[in-house]
Amino acid sequence: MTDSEKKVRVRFAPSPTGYLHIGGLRTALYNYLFARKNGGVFALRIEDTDRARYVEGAVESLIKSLEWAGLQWDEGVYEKSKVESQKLKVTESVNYSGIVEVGDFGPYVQSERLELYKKYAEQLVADGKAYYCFCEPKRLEEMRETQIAEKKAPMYDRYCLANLSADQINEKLKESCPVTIRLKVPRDEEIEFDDMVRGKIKFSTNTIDDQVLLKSDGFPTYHLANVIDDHLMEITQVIRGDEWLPSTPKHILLYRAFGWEIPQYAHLPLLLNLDRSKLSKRQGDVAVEDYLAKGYLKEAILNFVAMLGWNPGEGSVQEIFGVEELIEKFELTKVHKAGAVFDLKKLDWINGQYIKKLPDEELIKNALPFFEQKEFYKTWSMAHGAWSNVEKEDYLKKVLTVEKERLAKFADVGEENKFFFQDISYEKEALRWKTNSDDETIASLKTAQNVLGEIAENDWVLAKIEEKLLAAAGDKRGDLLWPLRMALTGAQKSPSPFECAWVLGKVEALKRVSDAIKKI
RNA sequence: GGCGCCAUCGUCUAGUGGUUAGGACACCAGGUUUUCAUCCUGGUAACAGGGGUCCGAUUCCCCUUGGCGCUACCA
Repeated sequence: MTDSEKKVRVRFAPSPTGYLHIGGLRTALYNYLFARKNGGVFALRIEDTDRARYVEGAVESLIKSLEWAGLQWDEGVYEKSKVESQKLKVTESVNYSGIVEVGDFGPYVQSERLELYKKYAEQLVADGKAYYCFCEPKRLEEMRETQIAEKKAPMYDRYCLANLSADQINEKLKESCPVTIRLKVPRDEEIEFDDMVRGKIKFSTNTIDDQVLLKSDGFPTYHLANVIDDHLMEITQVIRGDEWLPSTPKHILLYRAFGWEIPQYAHLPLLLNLDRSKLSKRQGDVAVEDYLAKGYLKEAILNFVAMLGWNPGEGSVQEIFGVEELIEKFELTKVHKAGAVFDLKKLDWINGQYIKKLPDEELIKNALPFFEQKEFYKTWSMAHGAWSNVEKEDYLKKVLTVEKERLAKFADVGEENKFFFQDISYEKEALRWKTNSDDETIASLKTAQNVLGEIAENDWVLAKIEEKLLAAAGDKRGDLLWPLRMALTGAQKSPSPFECAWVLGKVEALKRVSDAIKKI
Protein backbone atom coordinates (compact mmCIF):
# COMPACT_ATOMS: atom_id res chain seq x y z
CA MET A 1 0.00 0.00 0.00
CA THR A 2 1.48 3.39 -0.90
CA ASP A 3 1.31 6.42 1.30
CA SER A 4 -1.31 8.07 -0.80
CA GLU A 5 -3.62 5.09 -0.55
CA LYS A 6 -3.17 4.67 3.14
CA LYS A 7 -6.02 5.83 5.28
CA VAL A 8 -5.05 8.88 7.29
CA ARG A 9 -5.14 8.20 11.01
CA VAL A 10 -4.02 10.79 13.56
CA ARG A 11 -4.38 11.10 17.27
CA PHE A 12 -4.32 13.56 20.14
CA ALA A 13 -2.70 11.91 23.14
CA PRO A 14 -2.74 14.08 26.25
CA SER A 15 -1.41 13.13 29.62
CA PRO A 16 -3.95 13.40 32.45
CA THR A 17 -1.94 15.78 34.59
CA GLY A 18 -4.62 18.45 34.80
CA TYR A 19 -6.79 20.56 32.56
CA LEU A 20 -6.49 20.89 28.78
CA HIS A 21 -3.79 23.43 28.01
CA ILE A 22 -4.57 26.01 25.35
CA GLY A 23 -1.52 24.76 23.44
CA GLY A 24 -2.92 21.25 23.67
CA LEU A 25 -6.15 22.54 22.23
CA ARG A 26 -4.29 23.85 19.21
CA THR A 27 -2.47 20.55 18.76
CA ALA A 28 -5.79 18.75 18.95
CA LEU A 29 -7.31 21.24 16.51
CA TYR A 30 -4.57 20.74 13.91
CA ASN A 31 -4.92 16.98 14.22
CA TYR A 32 -8.65 17.32 13.85
CA LEU A 33 -8.40 19.63 10.84
CA PHE A 34 -5.87 17.37 9.18
CA ALA A 35 -8.03 14.30 9.72
CA ARG A 36 -11.18 15.96 8.44
CA LYS A 37 -9.47 17.52 5.47
CA ASN A 38 -8.07 14.16 4.42
CA GLY A 39 -11.09 12.05 5.24
CA GLY A 40 -9.14 10.35 7.98
CA VAL A 41 -9.66 9.22 11.52
CA PHE A 42 -8.99 11.33 14.60
CA ALA A 43 -8.43 9.38 17.80
CA LEU A 44 -8.16 10.36 21.44
CA ARG A 45 -5.71 8.35 23.50
CA ILE A 46 -4.77 8.81 27.14
CA GLU A 47 -1.08 8.66 28.00
CA ASP A 48 -1.19 8.00 31.71
CA THR A 49 2.13 6.27 32.17
CA ASP A 50 3.32 8.55 34.95
CA ARG A 51 1.48 7.69 38.09
CA ALA A 52 3.19 10.40 40.10
CA ARG A 53 1.82 13.17 37.93
CA TYR A 54 -1.70 11.83 37.56
CA VAL A 55 -4.37 14.26 38.68
CA GLU A 56 -7.73 12.99 39.84
CA GLY A 57 -10.45 13.90 37.36
CA ALA A 58 -8.02 14.98 34.65
CA VAL A 59 -9.26 12.49 32.07
CA GLU A 60 -12.80 13.71 32.50
CA SER A 61 -11.66 17.32 32.38
CA LEU A 62 -9.69 16.77 29.19
CA ILE A 63 -12.64 15.12 27.51
CA LYS A 64 -15.00 17.84 28.63
CA SER A 65 -12.83 20.62 27.25
CA LEU A 66 -12.38 18.87 23.94
CA GLU A 67 -16.08 18.31 23.75
CA TRP A 68 -16.80 21.93 24.54
CA ALA A 69 -14.54 22.94 21.69
CA GLY A 70 -16.52 20.68 19.39
CA LEU A 71 -13.51 18.73 18.20
CA GLN A 72 -15.22 15.41 17.61
CA TRP A 73 -13.00 12.39 17.61
CA ASP A 74 -13.79 9.11 15.91
CA GLU A 75 -12.34 6.63 18.33
CA GLY A 76 -10.69 6.52 21.71
CA VAL A 77 -11.97 7.51 25.12
CA TYR A 78 -15.36 9.12 25.78
CA GLU A 79 -17.62 9.99 28.62
CA LYS A 80 -19.86 7.03 29.15
CA SER A 81 -23.06 9.04 29.17
CA LYS A 82 -22.29 10.47 25.73
CA VAL A 83 -22.01 7.25 23.74
CA GLU A 84 -24.64 4.93 25.12
CA SER A 85 -26.95 5.46 22.21
CA GLN A 86 -24.35 4.55 19.61
CA LYS A 87 -24.01 1.09 18.16
CA LEU A 88 -20.23 1.02 17.99
CA LYS A 89 -17.99 -1.35 19.84
CA VAL A 90 -17.92 0.09 23.34
CA THR A 91 -15.77 -1.09 26.23
CA GLU A 92 -15.78 0.21 29.76
CA SER A 93 -12.46 1.64 30.83
CA VAL A 94 -11.05 -0.50 33.60
CA ASN A 95 -9.04 2.28 35.18
CA TYR A 96 -11.45 5.19 34.90
CA SER A 97 -15.04 4.90 35.94
CA GLY A 98 -17.52 6.70 33.78
CA ILE A 99 -15.14 6.49 30.85
CA VAL A 100 -15.73 4.27 27.89
CA GLU A 101 -13.49 3.25 24.99
CA VAL A 102 -14.73 3.08 21.43
CA GLY A 103 -12.91 1.62 18.43
CA ASP A 104 -11.05 -1.40 17.11
CA PHE A 105 -7.61 -0.42 18.33
CA GLY A 106 -8.19 -0.27 22.07
CA PRO A 107 -7.56 -0.06 24.86
CA TYR A 108 -6.95 3.65 24.33
CA VAL A 109 -5.72 4.16 27.85
CA GLN A 110 -2.05 3.32 28.18
CA SER A 111 -2.27 2.12 31.75
CA GLU A 112 -4.54 -0.60 30.39
CA ARG A 113 -1.92 -1.82 27.94
CA LEU A 114 0.92 -2.60 30.35
CA GLU A 115 1.30 -6.24 29.31
CA LEU A 116 1.74 -5.19 25.73
CA TYR A 117 4.57 -2.79 26.47
CA LYS A 118 6.32 -5.36 28.62
CA LYS A 119 6.08 -7.95 25.89
CA TYR A 120 7.54 -5.64 23.26
CA ALA A 121 10.28 -4.36 25.54
CA GLU A 122 11.36 -7.91 26.34
CA GLN A 123 11.32 -8.77 22.68
CA LEU A 124 13.75 -5.92 22.13
CA VAL A 125 16.02 -7.32 24.83
CA ALA A 126 15.84 -10.76 23.24
CA ASP A 127 16.79 -9.22 19.90
CA GLY A 128 19.77 -7.43 21.42
CA LYS A 129 18.25 -4.01 20.73
CA ALA A 130 17.71 -3.19 24.39
CA TYR A 131 19.10 -4.35 27.73
CA TYR A 132 18.22 -4.72 31.37
CA CYS A 133 19.51 -2.06 33.72
CA PHE A 134 19.59 -2.55 37.48
CA CYS A 135 21.24 0.72 38.36
CA GLU A 136 19.68 2.49 41.28
CA PRO A 137 18.42 6.06 40.98
CA LYS A 138 21.08 7.14 43.44
CA ARG A 139 23.93 5.91 41.27
CA LEU A 140 22.36 7.45 38.20
CA GLU A 141 21.98 10.72 40.01
CA GLU A 142 25.60 10.80 41.14
CA MET A 143 26.85 9.83 37.74
CA ARG A 144 24.87 12.66 36.18
CA GLU A 145 26.19 15.19 38.67
CA THR A 146 29.76 14.16 38.01
CA GLN A 147 29.25 14.41 34.28
CA ILE A 148 27.70 17.83 34.55
CA ALA A 149 30.54 18.97 36.84
CA GLU A 150 32.98 17.80 34.18
CA LYS A 151 30.95 19.71 31.59
CA LYS A 152 30.07 16.53 29.79
CA ALA A 153 26.66 15.70 28.42
CA PRO A 154 24.84 13.56 30.99
CA MET A 155 24.46 10.08 29.60
CA TYR A 156 24.06 6.59 30.99
CA ASP A 157 27.45 4.90 31.13
CA ARG A 158 26.16 1.45 30.08
CA TYR A 159 27.39 -0.10 33.26
CA CYS A 160 24.79 -2.86 33.17
CA LEU A 161 25.38 -3.58 29.51
CA ALA A 162 29.13 -3.85 29.92
CA ASN A 163 29.52 -5.56 33.26
CA LEU A 164 26.68 -8.01 33.74
CA SER A 165 26.87 -11.58 32.49
CA ALA A 166 23.78 -13.43 31.34
CA ASP A 167 23.84 -15.44 34.54
CA GLN A 168 24.07 -12.38 36.71
CA ILE A 169 21.14 -10.83 34.89
CA ASN A 170 19.02 -13.94 35.27
CA GLU A 171 19.91 -14.11 38.92
CA LYS A 172 18.82 -10.53 39.53
CA LEU A 173 15.64 -11.04 37.59
CA LYS A 174 14.85 -14.12 39.61
CA GLU A 175 15.38 -12.15 42.80
CA SER A 176 12.94 -9.54 41.48
CA CYS A 177 15.46 -6.73 41.75
CA PRO A 178 14.09 -3.40 40.53
CA VAL A 179 14.88 -3.33 36.85
CA THR A 180 14.43 -1.09 33.84
CA ILE A 181 14.89 -1.82 30.19
CA ARG A 182 17.03 0.59 28.20
CA LEU A 183 17.29 1.08 24.48
CA LYS A 184 20.74 0.26 23.14
CA VAL A 185 21.34 3.29 21.00
CA PRO A 186 23.80 2.52 18.18
CA ARG A 187 26.86 4.76 18.00
CA ASP A 188 28.17 6.85 15.12
CA GLU A 189 24.98 6.93 13.14
CA GLU A 190 23.05 9.80 11.68
CA ILE A 191 19.31 9.83 12.08
CA GLU A 192 17.63 11.96 9.47
CA PHE A 193 13.97 12.56 8.92
CA ASP A 194 11.77 14.87 6.95
CA ASP A 195 9.42 16.84 9.18
CA MET A 196 6.27 18.04 7.44
CA VAL A 197 6.61 21.52 8.86
CA ARG A 198 10.35 21.81 9.37
CA GLY A 199 11.88 19.88 6.55
CA LYS A 200 15.03 17.79 6.92
CA ILE A 201 16.39 17.35 10.42
CA LYS A 202 19.51 15.44 11.41
CA PHE A 203 20.77 14.06 14.71
CA SER A 204 23.85 12.10 15.58
CA THR A 205 23.11 9.03 17.69
CA ASN A 206 26.18 9.88 19.76
CA THR A 207 24.21 12.57 21.54
CA ILE A 208 21.32 10.26 22.31
CA ASP A 209 21.18 8.60 25.69
CA ASP A 210 20.24 4.95 26.20
CA GLN A 211 16.68 5.82 26.92
CA VAL A 212 14.73 3.95 29.58
CA LEU A 213 11.83 2.19 27.85
CA LEU A 214 10.28 0.27 30.68
CA LYS A 215 10.36 1.68 34.18
CA SER A 216 10.92 -0.35 37.30
CA ASP A 217 7.28 0.04 38.25
CA GLY A 218 6.34 -1.86 35.12
CA PHE A 219 5.06 1.21 33.32
CA PRO A 220 6.50 2.19 29.97
CA THR A 221 8.04 5.60 29.37
CA TYR A 222 6.45 7.93 26.87
CA HIS A 223 8.89 6.88 24.18
CA LEU A 224 8.06 3.20 24.26
CA ALA A 225 4.33 3.50 24.76
CA ASN A 226 3.99 6.19 22.16
CA VAL A 227 5.80 4.24 19.46
CA ILE A 228 4.05 0.96 20.17
CA ASP A 229 0.64 2.56 20.26
CA ASP A 230 1.13 4.70 17.21
CA HIS A 231 2.19 1.60 15.32
CA LEU A 232 -0.54 -0.67 16.61
CA MET A 233 -3.17 2.02 16.12
CA GLU A 234 -1.87 2.54 12.59
CA ILE A 235 -1.18 6.22 13.07
CA THR A 236 0.05 7.71 9.80
CA GLN A 237 0.99 11.25 10.89
CA VAL A 238 2.32 12.24 14.27
CA ILE A 239 1.31 15.87 14.78
CA ARG A 240 2.62 17.09 18.11
CA GLY A 241 4.30 19.96 19.93
CA ASP A 242 7.78 21.19 19.22
CA GLU A 243 9.07 19.95 22.57
CA TRP A 244 9.11 16.45 21.07
CA LEU A 245 11.47 17.25 18.26
CA PRO A 246 14.64 16.27 20.15
CA SER A 247 13.22 12.87 21.09
CA THR A 248 12.09 12.01 17.59
CA PRO A 249 15.34 10.21 16.74
CA LYS A 250 14.77 7.97 19.77
CA HIS A 251 11.38 7.10 18.36
CA ILE A 252 12.80 6.44 14.93
CA LEU A 253 15.38 4.15 16.46
CA LEU A 254 12.58 2.28 18.16
CA TYR A 255 10.60 1.87 14.95
CA ARG A 256 13.75 0.52 13.32
CA ALA A 257 14.43 -1.85 16.18
CA PHE A 258 10.96 -3.28 15.81
CA GLY A 259 11.18 -3.26 12.04
CA TRP A 260 8.12 -1.07 11.78
CA GLU A 261 7.23 1.59 9.28
CA ILE A 262 7.95 5.13 10.50
CA PRO A 263 5.03 7.57 10.47
CA GLN A 264 5.31 11.07 9.10
CA TYR A 265 6.13 13.75 11.66
CA ALA A 266 4.87 17.29 12.00
CA HIS A 267 6.21 19.35 14.90
CA LEU A 268 4.18 22.38 15.82
CA PRO A 269 5.64 25.68 17.05
CA LEU A 270 5.15 26.58 20.70
CA LEU A 271 2.67 29.05 22.09
CA LEU A 272 4.42 31.85 23.97
CA ASN A 273 3.86 34.37 26.78
CA LEU A 274 4.13 38.09 26.04
CA ASP A 275 7.83 37.91 26.95
CA ARG A 276 8.32 35.04 24.49
CA SER A 277 8.86 32.41 27.13
CA LYS A 278 6.84 29.22 26.85
CA LEU A 279 3.19 29.90 27.59
CA SER A 280 2.78 29.40 31.30
CA LYS A 281 0.26 29.73 34.05
CA ARG A 282 2.29 32.37 35.83
CA GLN A 283 1.58 34.93 33.15
CA GLY A 284 -2.07 34.27 32.53
CA ASP A 285 -4.64 31.62 31.95
CA VAL A 286 -3.55 28.56 30.03
CA ALA A 287 -6.46 26.23 30.66
CA VAL A 288 -9.17 26.00 28.06
CA GLU A 289 -11.73 25.95 30.84
CA ASP A 290 -10.51 29.37 32.02
CA TYR A 291 -11.50 30.83 28.68
CA LEU A 292 -14.81 29.06 28.77
CA ALA A 293 -15.36 30.55 32.22
CA LYS A 294 -14.64 34.04 30.95
CA GLY A 295 -17.23 33.73 28.26
CA TYR A 296 -15.22 33.28 25.11
CA LEU A 297 -17.04 31.55 22.29
CA LYS A 298 -15.53 28.29 21.15
CA GLU A 299 -15.64 29.50 17.54
CA ALA A 300 -13.52 32.50 18.51
CA ILE A 301 -11.02 30.46 20.50
CA LEU A 302 -10.64 27.95 17.70
CA ASN A 303 -10.32 30.71 15.11
CA PHE A 304 -7.73 32.53 17.19
CA VAL A 305 -5.69 29.49 18.12
CA ALA A 306 -5.74 28.18 14.55
CA MET A 307 -4.12 31.39 13.33
CA LEU A 308 -1.36 31.12 15.91
CA GLY A 309 1.11 29.31 13.72
CA TRP A 310 -0.90 28.84 10.60
CA ASN A 311 -2.19 30.98 7.75
CA PRO A 312 -3.66 29.98 4.40
CA GLY A 313 -1.10 32.23 2.70
CA GLU A 314 -1.32 33.17 -0.95
CA GLY A 315 -1.92 36.77 -0.01
CA SER A 316 -4.82 35.99 2.29
CA VAL A 317 -5.94 38.94 4.42
CA GLN A 318 -8.82 37.07 5.99
CA GLU A 319 -9.00 37.01 9.78
CA ILE A 320 -12.23 35.24 10.54
CA PHE A 321 -12.47 31.55 9.75
CA GLY A 322 -15.18 29.10 10.70
CA VAL A 323 -14.21 25.53 11.46
CA GLU A 324 -15.57 24.28 8.14
CA GLU A 325 -13.47 26.80 6.32
CA LEU A 326 -10.41 25.85 8.34
CA ILE A 327 -10.92 22.22 7.39
CA GLU A 328 -11.11 23.19 3.76
CA LYS A 329 -8.01 25.38 3.80
CA PHE A 330 -5.77 23.76 6.37
CA GLU A 331 -2.35 22.55 5.20
CA LEU A 332 0.36 21.22 7.47
CA THR A 333 2.94 22.63 5.05
CA LYS A 334 1.69 26.13 5.81
CA VAL A 335 2.25 25.78 9.52
CA HIS A 336 4.89 28.16 10.83
CA LYS A 337 8.20 27.25 12.33
CA ALA A 338 8.55 30.03 14.89
CA GLY A 339 6.64 30.18 18.16
CA ALA A 340 3.65 32.50 18.45
CA VAL A 341 2.76 34.86 21.28
CA PHE A 342 -0.69 34.34 22.72
CA ASP A 343 -2.11 37.86 22.55
CA LEU A 344 -5.33 38.33 24.52
CA LYS A 345 -6.14 41.62 22.80
CA LYS A 346 -6.57 39.95 19.48
CA LEU A 347 -8.61 37.16 21.03
CA ASP A 348 -10.92 39.81 22.50
CA TRP A 349 -11.32 41.39 19.12
CA ILE A 350 -12.09 38.09 17.40
CA ASN A 351 -14.51 37.14 20.16
CA GLY A 352 -16.22 40.52 19.75
CA GLN A 353 -16.60 39.84 16.04
CA TYR A 354 -18.32 36.55 16.78
CA ILE A 355 -20.53 38.05 19.48
CA LYS A 356 -21.80 40.71 17.09
CA LYS A 357 -22.81 38.03 14.61
CA LEU A 358 -24.64 35.93 17.16
CA PRO A 359 -28.43 35.57 16.73
CA ASP A 360 -30.46 36.91 19.69
CA GLU A 361 -31.34 33.44 20.94
CA GLU A 362 -27.70 32.39 21.03
CA LEU A 363 -26.74 35.67 22.62
CA ILE A 364 -29.05 35.23 25.57
CA LYS A 365 -28.19 31.55 25.89
CA ASN A 366 -24.52 32.41 26.25
CA ALA A 367 -25.00 35.48 28.41
CA LEU A 368 -27.57 34.19 30.89
CA PRO A 369 -25.19 32.06 32.99
CA PHE A 370 -22.90 35.06 33.30
CA PHE A 371 -25.70 37.39 34.35
CA GLU A 372 -26.70 34.86 36.96
CA GLN A 373 -23.27 35.06 38.55
CA LYS A 374 -23.40 38.83 38.92
CA GLU A 375 -24.32 40.37 42.25
CA PHE A 376 -26.15 43.23 40.56
CA TYR A 377 -28.22 40.77 38.63
CA LYS A 378 -29.06 38.62 41.62
CA THR A 379 -30.26 41.67 43.53
CA TRP A 380 -32.27 42.90 40.56
CA SER A 381 -33.74 39.47 39.99
CA MET A 382 -34.82 39.27 43.61
CA ALA A 383 -36.38 42.73 43.47
CA HIS A 384 -38.31 41.63 40.40
CA GLY A 385 -39.50 38.43 41.98
CA ALA A 386 -42.93 38.96 40.48
CA TRP A 387 -41.50 38.68 36.97
CA SER A 388 -41.54 35.36 35.21
CA ASN A 389 -38.31 33.93 33.85
CA VAL A 390 -39.49 34.74 30.37
CA GLU A 391 -40.03 38.37 31.30
CA LYS A 392 -36.60 38.55 32.86
CA GLU A 393 -35.02 37.02 29.80
CA ASP A 394 -36.85 39.46 27.57
CA TYR A 395 -35.38 42.27 29.61
CA LEU A 396 -31.90 40.78 29.36
CA LYS A 397 -32.32 40.41 25.62
CA LYS A 398 -32.95 44.12 25.37
CA VAL A 399 -29.90 44.86 27.47
CA LEU A 400 -27.87 42.61 25.21
CA THR A 401 -29.04 44.17 21.99
CA VAL A 402 -27.74 47.53 23.14
CA GLU A 403 -24.64 46.07 24.71
CA LYS A 404 -23.35 43.54 22.21
CA GLU A 405 -21.55 46.08 20.06
CA ARG A 406 -19.16 46.76 22.91
CA LEU A 407 -18.83 43.31 24.42
CA ALA A 408 -15.50 41.51 24.20
CA LYS A 409 -16.51 38.49 26.28
CA PHE A 410 -19.54 37.34 28.20
CA ALA A 411 -17.92 37.76 31.60
CA ASP A 412 -18.17 41.51 30.96
CA VAL A 413 -21.89 41.39 30.47
CA GLY A 414 -23.77 44.20 32.21
CA GLU A 415 -20.65 45.51 33.90
CA GLU A 416 -20.66 48.79 31.99
CA ASN A 417 -24.42 49.13 32.19
CA LYS A 418 -25.34 48.36 35.77
CA PHE A 419 -27.89 51.18 35.73
CA PHE A 420 -30.23 48.78 33.97
CA PHE A 421 -30.29 46.71 37.13
CA GLN A 422 -30.00 49.08 40.04
CA ASP A 423 -30.98 52.48 41.34
CA ILE A 424 -28.78 55.26 40.16
CA SER A 425 -27.15 58.16 41.91
CA TYR A 426 -25.35 61.12 40.44
CA GLU A 427 -24.59 64.75 41.13
CA LYS A 428 -27.16 67.31 40.06
CA GLU A 429 -24.44 69.09 38.11
CA ALA A 430 -24.00 66.06 35.87
CA LEU A 431 -27.37 66.81 34.30
CA ARG A 432 -26.16 70.09 32.89
CA TRP A 433 -25.36 70.14 29.18
CA LYS A 434 -22.40 72.42 28.61
CA THR A 435 -23.35 75.93 29.80
CA ASN A 436 -27.06 75.35 30.20
CA SER A 437 -28.79 76.92 33.18
CA ASP A 438 -30.86 74.96 35.71
CA ASP A 439 -34.03 76.30 34.10
CA GLU A 440 -32.93 75.14 30.69
CA THR A 441 -32.06 71.72 32.05
CA ILE A 442 -35.45 71.40 33.73
CA ALA A 443 -37.14 72.52 30.55
CA SER A 444 -35.28 69.84 28.60
CA LEU A 445 -36.19 67.14 31.06
CA LYS A 446 -39.82 68.21 30.98
CA THR A 447 -39.82 68.08 27.23
CA ALA A 448 -38.40 64.58 27.39
CA GLN A 449 -40.98 63.67 29.98
CA ASN A 450 -43.78 64.87 27.76
CA VAL A 451 -42.48 63.22 24.64
CA LEU A 452 -41.94 59.90 26.34
CA GLY A 453 -45.21 60.17 28.18
CA GLU A 454 -47.06 60.51 24.92
CA ILE A 455 -45.77 57.25 23.56
CA ALA A 456 -48.19 54.48 24.35
CA GLU A 457 -46.98 51.48 26.34
CA ASN A 458 -47.55 49.14 23.40
CA ASP A 459 -45.80 51.56 21.06
CA TRP A 460 -42.65 51.60 23.20
CA VAL A 461 -40.18 50.54 20.56
CA LEU A 462 -36.73 51.83 19.87
CA ALA A 463 -37.49 53.38 16.50
CA LYS A 464 -40.49 55.24 17.83
CA ILE A 465 -38.66 56.59 20.87
CA GLU A 466 -35.79 57.79 18.77
CA GLU A 467 -38.02 59.39 16.17
CA LYS A 468 -40.11 61.33 18.68
CA LEU A 469 -37.19 62.50 20.77
CA LEU A 470 -35.20 63.61 17.78
CA ALA A 471 -38.16 65.51 16.43
CA ALA A 472 -38.54 67.32 19.75
CA ALA A 473 -34.86 68.12 19.95
CA GLY A 474 -34.63 69.76 16.56
CA ASP A 475 -31.12 71.05 16.03
CA LYS A 476 -30.38 71.30 19.75
CA ARG A 477 -29.81 67.67 20.39
CA GLY A 478 -27.33 67.94 23.21
CA ASP A 479 -29.58 70.19 25.22
CA LEU A 480 -32.31 67.60 25.28
CA LEU A 481 -30.45 64.34 25.02
CA TRP A 482 -27.60 64.84 27.45
CA PRO A 483 -29.78 65.55 30.51
CA LEU A 484 -32.11 62.75 29.51
CA ARG A 485 -29.28 60.24 29.14
CA MET A 486 -27.89 61.29 32.49
CA ALA A 487 -31.30 61.10 34.13
CA LEU A 488 -31.75 57.61 32.77
CA THR A 489 -28.31 56.22 33.55
CA GLY A 490 -26.49 58.46 36.03
CA ALA A 491 -23.37 57.42 34.14
CA GLN A 492 -20.68 59.25 32.22
CA LYS A 493 -20.85 56.60 29.52
CA SER A 494 -23.74 54.54 28.31
CA PRO A 495 -25.67 53.56 25.22
CA SER A 496 -27.86 56.23 23.65
CA PRO A 497 -30.77 57.69 25.64
CA PHE A 498 -33.16 56.11 23.14
CA GLU A 499 -31.78 52.68 23.80
CA CYS A 500 -31.68 53.23 27.54
CA ALA A 501 -35.25 54.46 27.64
CA TRP A 502 -36.32 51.52 25.52
CA VAL A 503 -34.62 48.94 27.72
CA LEU A 504 -35.82 50.52 30.96
CA GLY A 505 -39.42 50.60 29.81
CA LYS A 506 -41.85 53.48 29.93
CA VAL A 507 -42.62 53.38 33.63
CA GLU A 508 -39.04 53.23 34.87
CA ALA A 509 -37.81 55.73 32.30
CA LEU A 510 -40.41 58.31 33.29
CA LYS A 511 -39.73 57.72 36.94
CA ARG A 512 -36.03 58.42 36.44
CA VAL A 513 -36.80 61.58 34.48
CA SER A 514 -39.08 62.89 37.16
CA ASP A 515 -36.49 62.02 39.82
CA ALA A 516 -34.03 64.15 37.88
CA ILE A 517 -36.40 67.08 37.73
CA LYS A 518 -36.94 66.85 41.46
CA LYS A 519 -33.24 66.81 41.97
CA ILE A 520 -32.78 70.29 40.52
C1' G B 1 27.68 22.83 29.07
C1' G B 2 25.84 19.44 24.88
C1' C B 3 22.21 18.68 21.04
C1' G B 4 18.37 20.75 18.19
C1' C B 5 14.85 24.36 16.41
C1' C B 6 13.72 29.36 15.23
C1' A B 7 14.33 34.80 13.58
C1' U B 8 9.42 40.39 8.62
C1' C B 9 6.04 46.34 12.33
C1' G B 10 4.94 45.99 19.85
C1' U B 11 1.78 41.23 18.56
C1' C B 12 -0.38 37.59 14.75
C1' U B 13 1.19 37.33 9.85
C1' A B 14 1.43 37.95 3.83
C1' G B 15 5.26 38.27 0.46
C1' U B 16 9.30 38.30 -3.54
C1' G B 17 16.17 37.31 -6.44
C1' G B 18 14.29 43.67 -8.64
C1' U B 19 7.63 45.57 -4.28
C1' U B 20 6.11 52.53 -2.18
C1' A B 21 7.65 45.17 2.00
C1' G B 22 0.78 44.12 2.17
C1' G B 23 -3.18 42.93 5.94
C1' A B 24 -5.12 42.34 11.01
C1' C B 25 -4.80 43.41 16.44
C1' A B 26 -2.88 47.19 19.53
C1' C B 27 -1.53 52.34 19.57
C1' C B 28 -2.11 57.63 17.81
C1' A B 29 -4.98 61.43 15.04
C1' G B 30 -9.39 62.99 12.52
C1' G B 31 -14.63 62.14 11.26
C1' U B 32 -19.70 60.39 12.66
C1' U B 33 -22.29 60.75 17.52
C1' U B 34 -25.81 63.62 23.35
C1' U B 35 -21.49 60.46 26.32
C1' C B 36 -18.71 55.88 25.85
C1' A B 37 -18.29 52.09 22.49
C1' U B 38 -19.23 50.67 17.55
C1' C B 39 -18.33 52.43 12.69
C1' C B 40 -15.45 55.27 8.80
C1' U B 41 -10.77 57.73 7.24
C1' G B 42 -5.73 58.48 7.96
C1' G B 43 -1.02 57.75 10.59
C1' U B 44 3.36 55.79 13.47
C1' A B 45 5.77 51.09 13.10
C1' A B 46 9.44 45.56 10.59
C1' C B 47 13.00 42.35 6.98
C1' A B 48 18.47 41.03 14.19
C1' G B 49 23.97 41.92 12.77
C1' G B 50 28.16 40.54 9.66
C1' G B 51 30.06 38.07 5.60
C1' G B 52 29.41 35.72 0.98
C1' U B 53 26.67 34.11 -4.07
C1' C B 54 24.62 37.42 -7.61
C1' C B 55 24.08 42.85 -12.12
C1' G B 56 20.86 42.95 -7.78
C1' A B 57 19.34 40.30 -1.77
C1' U B 58 14.42 40.83 3.14
C1' U B 59 14.39 36.39 -0.03
C1' C B 60 19.76 31.54 -1.31
C1' C B 61 24.46 29.95 1.70
C1' C B 62 27.76 30.63 6.03
C1' C B 63 28.93 32.86 10.67
C1' U B 64 27.54 35.76 14.91
C1' U B 65 23.86 37.29 18.15
C1' G B 66 19.39 36.53 20.40
C1' G B 67 15.09 33.57 21.73
C1' C B 68 13.15 28.89 22.72
C1' G B 69 13.04 23.55 23.41
C1' C B 70 15.30 19.00 24.97
C1' U B 71 19.17 17.05 27.87
C1' A B 72 14.55 12.12 34.01
C1' C B 73 12.76 5.24 35.81
C1' C B 74 8.00 13.43 33.31
C1' A B 75 5.18 13.77 29.35
